[in-house]
Amino acid sequence: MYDNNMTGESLSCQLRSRRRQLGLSLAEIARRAGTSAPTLSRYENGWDRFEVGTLRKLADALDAELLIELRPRKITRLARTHRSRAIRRLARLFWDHQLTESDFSIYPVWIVERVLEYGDLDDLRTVRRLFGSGGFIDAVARARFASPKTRNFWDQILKLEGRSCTRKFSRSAVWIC
Amino acid sequence: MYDNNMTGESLSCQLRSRRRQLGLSLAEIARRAGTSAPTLSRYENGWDRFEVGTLRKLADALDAELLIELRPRKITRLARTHRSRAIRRLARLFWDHQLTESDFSIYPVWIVERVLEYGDLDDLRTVRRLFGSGGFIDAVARARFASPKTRNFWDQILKLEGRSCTRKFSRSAVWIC
DNA sequence: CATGTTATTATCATACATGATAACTCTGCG
DNA sequence: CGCAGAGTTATCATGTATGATAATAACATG
Repeated sequence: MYDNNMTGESLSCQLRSRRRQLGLSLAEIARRAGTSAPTLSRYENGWDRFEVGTLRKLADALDAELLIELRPRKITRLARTHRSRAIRRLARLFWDHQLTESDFSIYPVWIVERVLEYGDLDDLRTVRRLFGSGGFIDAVARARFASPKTRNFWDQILKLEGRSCTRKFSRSAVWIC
Repeated sequence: MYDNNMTGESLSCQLRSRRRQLGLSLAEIARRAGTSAPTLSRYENGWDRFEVGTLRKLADALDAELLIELRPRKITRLARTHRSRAIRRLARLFWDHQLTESDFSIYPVWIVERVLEYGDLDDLRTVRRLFGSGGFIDAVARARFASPKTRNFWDQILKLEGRSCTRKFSRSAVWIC
């Protein structure tokens, strides 16, 4: 907290720190949260198996916002050479999105799906160079295809690489909830 | 996810988006997480009462990092005039910390505790002007004092304001876990 | 068309998070 | 010193998250 950076700190630490920032007692926060001081003491002293609902109540009692995020851990490595030029070239295939470089690292399957469906041969070469041969093949194997023809085509290519498409053609490859 | 900003999105949405980014089936992620596809489907379709342990398992299975953070919501309003000059003046009292303006908003009790103990009369006037009269008195009422004398002094002042110190003198006002 | 894959919904048994309560310790104050 | 406030640890009953399982629907393929 002295670093103004609480990310990664245990929940117990966060709960205690925030309560002390407010200068309030266990009993007061417990009252606000609809729990008990002994329970809150347990939470502040190392407990880590919370229900999210409990954390929500506690956050409210502590005048704080509960943020829960799944942050992608495995970032795909991109080739270094001509990276920004390659990405600029491919950007036209994503006319409906503001494409950033991190999209390539974080969403390789999505990128490859789009390029497979709308890109030309040079686009394919470009994205293959960006992801590397193995990374590219891996993403293709997992991609959903927008037409049976595309899928069949790539299935043949993948067979030459000793593996096949794991996904089918799909009419709606919807990514949002 | 098209905005590359998943903060604030429901957990269901985050789980589904991440799985689709990876191009994997419910069954595969469920296998990795040690759960079942019907359970995972339930989680992706609006369930929101998770245990943190469950989220941890799912994050691992999705090659993602689970971040849980309590972010202070109530930010104390600071007076606008002479703000940065006032903060610069008070910075010498925080010799052991790199003080930022947001510290004043987020940790008013801590700031006031430090000023009460080490500051002079002008410092007190400065911090009172920054927080406003009510905000200042509120923080004082909640502060832990480092000596009985300080506490007694301020208890008298607070009584003139119609309230009293809610905390005692304490030898160790430790803020970290 | 039959078959396989993927996803969804419902039901149920079990483990456990939660809060209430009791007992205890520590600190500060009059 | 006695008392009050704050915090800690243990115990227990209750509600519910979780995963297993069954059934069903939708979609794609040969």
